Amino acid sequence: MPETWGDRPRSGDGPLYRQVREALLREIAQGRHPVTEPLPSEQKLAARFGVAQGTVRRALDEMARENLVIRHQGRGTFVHAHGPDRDRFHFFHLLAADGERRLPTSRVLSMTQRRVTQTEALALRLSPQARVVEIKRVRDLMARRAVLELIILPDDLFPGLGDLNKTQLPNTLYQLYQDRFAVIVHRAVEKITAEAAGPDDVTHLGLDRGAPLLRIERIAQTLDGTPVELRISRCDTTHLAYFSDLL
Amino acid sequence: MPETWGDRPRSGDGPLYRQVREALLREIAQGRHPVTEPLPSEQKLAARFGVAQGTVRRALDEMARENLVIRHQGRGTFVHAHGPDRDRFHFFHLLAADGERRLPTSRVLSMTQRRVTQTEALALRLSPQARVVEIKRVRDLMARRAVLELIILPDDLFPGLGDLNKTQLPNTLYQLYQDRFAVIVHRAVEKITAEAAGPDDVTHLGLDRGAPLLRIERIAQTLDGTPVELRISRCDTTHLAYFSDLL
DNA sequence: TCTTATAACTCTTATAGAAGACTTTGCGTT
DNA sequence: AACGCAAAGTCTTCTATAAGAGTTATAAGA
Repeated sequence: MPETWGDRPRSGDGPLYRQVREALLREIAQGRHPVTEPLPSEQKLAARFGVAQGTVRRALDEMARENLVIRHQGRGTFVHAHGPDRDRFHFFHLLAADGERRLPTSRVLSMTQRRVTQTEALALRLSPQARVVEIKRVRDLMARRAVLELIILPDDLFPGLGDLNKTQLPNTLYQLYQDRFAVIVHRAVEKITAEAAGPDDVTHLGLDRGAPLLRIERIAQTLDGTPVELRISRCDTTHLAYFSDLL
Repeated sequence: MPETWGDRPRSGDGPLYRQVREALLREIAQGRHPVTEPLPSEQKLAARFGVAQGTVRRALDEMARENLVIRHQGRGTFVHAHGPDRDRFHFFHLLAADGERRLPTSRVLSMTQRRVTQTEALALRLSPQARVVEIKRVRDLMARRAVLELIILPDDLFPGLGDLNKTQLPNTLYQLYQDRFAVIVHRAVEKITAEAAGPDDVTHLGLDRGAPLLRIERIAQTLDGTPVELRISRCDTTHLAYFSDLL
């Protein structure tokens, strides 16, 4: 290991392609590079960073594998956003009993604004005084009441969301987050347990009191790790299942 | 697109690096390339397949990302096997309530040999006459009875397993599969539902009758997609949770 | 509407040096 | 002679660069 090296202006350390990756990551996280238009071409980026095109290519390929960007031959490289092209099942892991993947429909029960609870503040890394929007909705799968969802969103990240009419909420929320609030959900961590049905589950899901249900606690994050949504789903698993692929 | 080309003996189509990948995949699946010694070097493989080293490299890199092989600079590329180096949590997604990842201990209750049931035969793609080994065990997490496991294994894939003493079974079964039967589990698909505790759960997990529990139905496969294990875990989630990372 | 040009990504090959891991060699000591 | 140790050498993967042919999508022009 040499003591001194003047061979390259290495601002950081590690492989070059990784430095390029981090630089691009920062830019994307800062909201530059709108989802509607492509990133600069590999050539331009290479020139900008002072590296070879292959190095930029490697960084972009790696980011494409991580679903950070999506590459279209002939068109360009784009920040991978939620939209018609996005795999909708990436963040939806509930499978109908017949094994088919079907997207659910939603009906919003209520949408309110209030202060965070202690556990919510912890999960979303908010101050105890922060305000949140709480959305409660029922989701149907195959014309059957299946999931009771409670969604908690930090008010400061989604300004004006609480003023929306509850009928205006689309089925796929992540696209709304992106299009109206420039919040791109990139990752989600889920914690799954079994619980007994309470009064709410009885009324909204038609379950018997004490019946077993699946509780999914999800924390969704942007690509820089900021938690932006806490979602607690309570699922009747008599006709569906949560699936997970370990590969 | 040229009509004729004698330039290369392309057996299949698609990118070269992918053809190389498939060829290597076949070789590994066929049990050549023992896990103890490295694959041929990139140079040798390149010569063997008649492609450039970079092409082999791309194939191997892709396989490394998929956990098919593991690469050590200076040593070589190895078939990624279960062992001390393997991430043990890759196939174990139960998290203690404190958020820490801990491996469980196991106590085997019974090990029997019998004919498959219809559902088992379907899941494991066996003939209705096939014989299986059934292992039932309790797993403790943090000195607390947590999981009741039922493991179904095709007898023909694991010859002589049924004759083993039940005290001889190690805690990490996948390593046993690999070392004694040359079966490498590469992927697993899990289907998770909530259920009410039955008599077995009451006796072995100490749950109350009808208490909610998490049911995890796992089918483990080798890298060529052959299902080799059906495992049904019933978990008391009062002190633990199943976690899933969607990224 | 059809064709053509261009810009972008894709695939393959090639080369060269850096870095890690193992083996061999050589030397000195016991 | 046997042992220990360090240096040298070799093999392998890793990083970076470069160049050319191929594919795909968009835009301009006939």
